[in-house]
Amino acid sequence: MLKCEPPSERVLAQGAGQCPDCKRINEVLARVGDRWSVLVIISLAQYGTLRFNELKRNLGISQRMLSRTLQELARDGLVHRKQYPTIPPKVEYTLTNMGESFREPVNALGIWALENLTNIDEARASYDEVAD
Amino acid sequence: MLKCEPPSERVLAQGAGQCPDCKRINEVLARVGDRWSVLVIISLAQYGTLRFNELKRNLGISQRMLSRTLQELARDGLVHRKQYPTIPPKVEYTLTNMGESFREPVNALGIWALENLTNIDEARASYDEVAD
DNA sequence: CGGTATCCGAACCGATACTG
DNA sequence: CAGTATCGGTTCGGATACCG
Repeated sequence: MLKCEPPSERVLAQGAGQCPDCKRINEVLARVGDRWSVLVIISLAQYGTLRFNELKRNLGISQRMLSRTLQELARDGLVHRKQYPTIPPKVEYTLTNMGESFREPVNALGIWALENLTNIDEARASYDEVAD
Repeated sequence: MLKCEPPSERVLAQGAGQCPDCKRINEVLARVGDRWSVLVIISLAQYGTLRFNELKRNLGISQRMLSRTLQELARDGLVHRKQYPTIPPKVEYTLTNMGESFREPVNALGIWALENLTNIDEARASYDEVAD
């Protein structure tokens, strides 16, 4: 079970100012927690291998953001990039083992998201209605 | 299982430009997918009830961001806000039923994050080393 | 095809000061 | 105690143009 406890005196003295677990979770989410990363991983988890423009078409992401996202994911060891030195160039992306292991928690999150989108919309509508 | 498929001709014709599931997942992640929301939910899941400054201390979040995050979570129906009209004021936050249901996927994500932080750091170091 | 480079407005987010 | 208001630096992210 995750813990989210107040920082110890010692940690506070170092100026950290947050619970150790939260700090670490925060670090990881800062790396792989953004929306595009999650969607890229979902796509690769489903198809196994995809080329740059296939991902671009599927996700509706801009070229710049896809390029940046894939670079980050490759650097973090979640995605493998295979380049064929042909003309025109061909680059294939797949999940690494760590990327595969990320698939399950991400899938759980995605399924929850799909199941609760309408609930959230309803809660919003009701909240905003009261605010009138 | 989540699907991430190219948009249909019809969807493309409407200018959507991304797969329906991804679009919806994106919408939900835009609401509850940011780091502070996740950490607030982890905290409340552990403690049940927390006051504003308790959350602030635990998470190392700024006052402004905590205020905004809690407002959003309350509006989206994930967090319940109970205010006592005393002086000084006292406000308690708890998870709603939907917030509780979010706990499991979030917990899976948090555990993965803790387990893989060092892996990611190593992958980064090795990636950056090659780039020299 | 698979990028990179540049621009630019929008959003994020912490720091600080102030309020009931 | 539990916020709100304002400021300013950083990042996000699309649009466009160009390259090998």
